[in-house]
Order: sequence, then C-alpha cells, then structure tokens
Amino acid sequence: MTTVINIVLADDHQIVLDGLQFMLSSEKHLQVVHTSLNTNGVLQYLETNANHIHLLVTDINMPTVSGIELCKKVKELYPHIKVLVLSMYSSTEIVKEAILAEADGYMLKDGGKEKLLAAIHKISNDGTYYSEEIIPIIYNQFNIEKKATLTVSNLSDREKEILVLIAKEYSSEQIADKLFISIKTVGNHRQNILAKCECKSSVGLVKYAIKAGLITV
Amino acid sequence: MTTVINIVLADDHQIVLDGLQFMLSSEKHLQVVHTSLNTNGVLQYLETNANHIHLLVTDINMPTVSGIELCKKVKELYPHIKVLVLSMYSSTEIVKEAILAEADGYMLKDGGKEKLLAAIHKISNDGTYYSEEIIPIIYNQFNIEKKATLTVSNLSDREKEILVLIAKEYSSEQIADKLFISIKTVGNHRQNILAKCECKSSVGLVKYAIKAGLITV
DNA sequence: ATTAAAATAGGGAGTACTCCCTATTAATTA
DNA sequence: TAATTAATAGGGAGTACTCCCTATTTTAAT
Repeated sequence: MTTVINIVLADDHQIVLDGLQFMLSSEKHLQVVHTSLNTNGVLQYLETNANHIHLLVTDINMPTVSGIELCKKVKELYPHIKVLVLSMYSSTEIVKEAILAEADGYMLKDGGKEKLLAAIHKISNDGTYYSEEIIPIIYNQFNIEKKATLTVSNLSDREKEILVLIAKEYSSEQIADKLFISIKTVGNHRQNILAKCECKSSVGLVKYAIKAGLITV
Repeated sequence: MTTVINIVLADDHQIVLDGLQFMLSSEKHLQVVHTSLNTNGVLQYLETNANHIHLLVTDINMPTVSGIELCKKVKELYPHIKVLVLSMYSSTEIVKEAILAEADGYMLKDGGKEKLLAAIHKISNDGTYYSEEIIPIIYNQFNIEKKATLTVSNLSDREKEILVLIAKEYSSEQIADKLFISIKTVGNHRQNILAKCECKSSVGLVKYAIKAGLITV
C-alpha cells in the first residue's frame, strides 16, 4: 500500500493531542498531518485535504459534536478514510454506537503507545481493530443464539423445511408449488408447526426460525 | 476473593504442560494443583477435588475428547470452575464452539506469559477474557444490524409503534384495542407499512423490525 | 394561509391463514 | 405383527390479513 499513513487527530484537550502526536512521531511511516481541538476543525480541514488522508483518530467525548457524529459524517463524506475511535469507557451503548457509526476501530484511552500503534497497524492491514475490553459486550449477542437450537428437534425434517419457507415469506400456495404437494398439506403442516413451536401465527414462526438458526435475519 | 487461585492444567503435550506450569509458578497467588495429559484425567481429578478448584486451563486439541467437550462437561458438573481455552488457531467455528460451550476465556497459544497472566487475572476479576485476535469474528455479528436503522426513518412514529406490535405477535384487533383506534385504521397502517418496508406480508415485517432494531429476537 | 403529511375511519372484495375434522399411505418402532 | 409417527390430502368454517377505494381531522411545513 502506501508507505506513509497520513493521520488526522481530534481531541478537545491539547495535552492529549500533544501526547498522541508524540507517540506517533517515533514511527517514521506514520505522519500526523493535522490536529484539531474540535470536530468542526476536522471537517473543515477535510473539505480541502480529504484525498490524501488515510486515518482519523478521534476522541469520543468532544463538545458540541461528539466523536461518534464526526465518525458518521466522515464515513459518509469520505468513505476511504479509516476512523479509530478513542474512549475512556467501554460501555455497551457507546461501543454499539461506534460500531453503528461504522468506526473501523474502538480503543480505550488507557491503552498506551504499544496498543495505539498496534491498533493503527491492524486497521491498516485488516481493516478493523477493536480492543479486547469490549468483547464481553459482544459476547451477549451470542447468548441469544445459545438457548435455542435445541428445541428445533421437535420438528420433523419436512416441518423444518416448510418452516424455513414460511420464514422466507413464501405463501402456502408457493410452498405447495415448490414442494409438489397440495396446499391443504401445507396447511396441515402449518398447524402442526404452530402447535409444536407454541406460536400464535406466522409472525411467531419467523422469530422461532431465527432463534433456532434455521434462517438469518 | 480468595487470595490464591487454584488451577488445573490440561494439554496432551508434556512440554506444553511444563511450560505453562513454569510460567504460572512465578506468581505466588497462582497455584497449579493438578496437571493432566488428557481430558479424562481432569474429570477424574475433579470428581474428588472440584470444590477447591477455581480455574481450568485447557488446550483445545486433545485426543479422544476435545477441550471443548471437556469445557462443556466441567461447566455442567462444576459451574463454579472458570475455564480458559487455549488454541493454536482463531477459526470462526472453533471460537464459536468455545463460546457456546460456555468457556470463560479464549486465548491463542502464541500469546506468551504476559497475556496468559493477564487472561487469568481478567477472568478472575471480570469473569471473562477473549484475546483480541478473535474480535473480527464476532464483528460480523454486528454487520447484520448495521445496515438497517437508517431506512426506518421512512416510517412515522405511529407506524413504528404499530410495526413493533405486529412483530410482537399482536393481531390487528389487539392492536386496535391497545391503541384505542379502529381495526380499520390498523389495517390502513399495515398497508402503508408494508409498502414502505417493501414487504409482502407480516412475516417480512418481523424481519424488518428485527433488522431495524425495533425488536429483539 | 395554503399545502402537505399523518392519523383517523369506513366500505367492499379477495386472499391467505387458522382451526376442526377424517382418512390413506409409508416408514419406523415396540 | 401391531402400534406409532410422518407425510400426504381433503371438507368446511371462521378469522385475519391484504388491497382498492373515499374521506375527515389534526398537525407540520412552506
């Protein structure tokens, strides 16, 4: 790729800004080309210089406009710029917001120089970096999947097949055509599936199918 | 908590076992009380000594019974014992399996002493540890959620409200009762929502609502 | 003040789904 | 072999949903 990574820094504290700049200055392939104490400064700078910028490192807590908003804007206007978000905390909400804002990395501020450099390199190479502290947050996502999967066994193979089609928005008639069976048979299966899954309607079946891992959202 | 952490080690290579024991021996609040070259050895030992064991550190690749299976068994029989799984690889499947087996930590073998100690301490304090290498794997889980959220804005507040109720398996009549409006009005909203979300039926709406983060599975 | 959008309500028709039955055939299990 | 389960098919009734309309009221925006 490029031999030098051009970096823009944003943090509302001058001392943090200086610290970051100092940490990065030791690496000769990293070049801090602009620093800003607020989000608007970054956006103004990018208006004329976005094309040669590779990475934005921004604090999350900034006055007026937050780092999350800045990230969103930058990703919207200049998708080629990678964004590494720095934060003091690892709260669920903030991490989620950062990910939804399409941040390429999330890192706690107390990480130190090594972690920061590792993060930057990882983003350059793999495209993303998330510090290990936030994994428990994502871990919860898995818990949802975990419970189900077992209960599907009540359903016969044919029933599972039909359940999948229902959850994929096939009508009974379409299912009948696809499986070369009568629409009445499909209706019977629907009833049996509803009973076995303890659902009131197709709406419940979709959620059941998702929980059971038969389809993805 | 307890001042000393009692640890059981499992790995099918004696040299790894020795290495682990040596690494941990320098920390005086960590005590390796048993080592085993296979999974059965661990289970036999725990039959009589489980109550004073705090942590099991196990390799994932072991003959006959895998570390994943061992983890499952231990978690089932002795839920108080924390399990740290060691692996050579960071493949999606293995990581998922480990998480589903309720492992409290997952760590790559090439991590070195510092990481191992960090992992053990993190598990003792926070309950979980996952090395940063596996985050990209879990990151994909989020990508699903990411795309939506934007498109929901087409819906009015009322429509969103009704969409949520639909996705929660309320019938039109129940929605009408709950919101003190006519069932005909609900029908109109349903039509408008279907059109805006480009769905063929309620089944599609459920999936839309999930993707948009309006409800959880 | 005019326009536009959102929420309300209804008529009427057609489709799709849910429920209650019975019944045959094939395959599996006791 | 007898009993059970799964998959098939149908009749008939009722409910729920979807679609095509019109129309009023309220709220928001130009």
